[in-house]
Amino acid sequence: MKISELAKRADISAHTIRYYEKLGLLKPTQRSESNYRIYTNDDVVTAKFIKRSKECGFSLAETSTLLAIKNDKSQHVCAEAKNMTSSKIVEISEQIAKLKRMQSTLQELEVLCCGGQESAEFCSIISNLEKVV
Amino acid sequence: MKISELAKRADISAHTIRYYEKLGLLKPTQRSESNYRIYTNDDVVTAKFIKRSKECGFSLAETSTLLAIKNDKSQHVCAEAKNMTSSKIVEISEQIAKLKRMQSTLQELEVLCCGGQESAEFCSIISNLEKVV
DNA sequence: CTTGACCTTAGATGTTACTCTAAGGTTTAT
DNA sequence: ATAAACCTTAGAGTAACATCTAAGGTCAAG
Repeated sequence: MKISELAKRADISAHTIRYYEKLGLLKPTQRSESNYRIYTNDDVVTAKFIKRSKECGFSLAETSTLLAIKNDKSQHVCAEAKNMTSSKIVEISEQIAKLKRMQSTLQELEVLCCGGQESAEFCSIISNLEKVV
Repeated sequence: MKISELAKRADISAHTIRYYEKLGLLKPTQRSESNYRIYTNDDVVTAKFIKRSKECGFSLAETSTLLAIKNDKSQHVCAEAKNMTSSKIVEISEQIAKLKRMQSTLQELEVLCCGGQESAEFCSIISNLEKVV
């Protein structure tokens, strides 16, 4: 199949597929006489693998590492995949914690402010951000 | 005070302060004879305002809008600040929801995998990412 | 009076993940 | 046969937020 067919099947744009190729994540099995990229069903699996990896929060660099495991399983061990997964869980937990801190600060600010058409002269959101800590 | 003093007091690098100036967020009140940036205590307040705004999750562009309110309060109303705050809370809630989805997917993958020195041939993390959906 | 710390500028670089453009060649359907 | 749809490439642009570099000027202390 050509690139647009792969794009449709994996739900990734053709542009992005070429970009992934440039990064070495997804090389077409062969080229047609007219130099078009020709993909196989295996490439569809790989493309979806990349997509799911991204949906789990892995960067493209990390996805590249996971692909290396996938593409040569006998040369890798479970610990590699599990360690990456565990680290990512920790990383995501930290991000969630940070966002929750932001959220609660914002909620404190939100309830203080009347939100009306009054001049911002005494707006508690602004004055709280101004406050010298 | 000069830039390094402001940097220390606001806990922002001198580089970043110059960058903020380029974006129009924080202009020094005046320049010394030798063209050094001279800051006042008000500039320290503004620098800290920017820092706190960022800690609440506002981008520099949004921070710029908040600064415009702060710097000319009589021309603005509470609703502006409150709307920005409410939108940001929604935005952050969505980010948290997304991260939680990632987290639970990762946790499902993590418990399935033995994590040992076994070959990745049957690694359930890899095979789950490979699975055609 | 000189050394080291501090200051200046424009502009390049880095990160992540695309997204788009220009200029052109190929294929397919009517 | 010709128009529409598809393909190719290198490289530029975007977003967000810095961070660094080079090449040089200024200032305070010993």
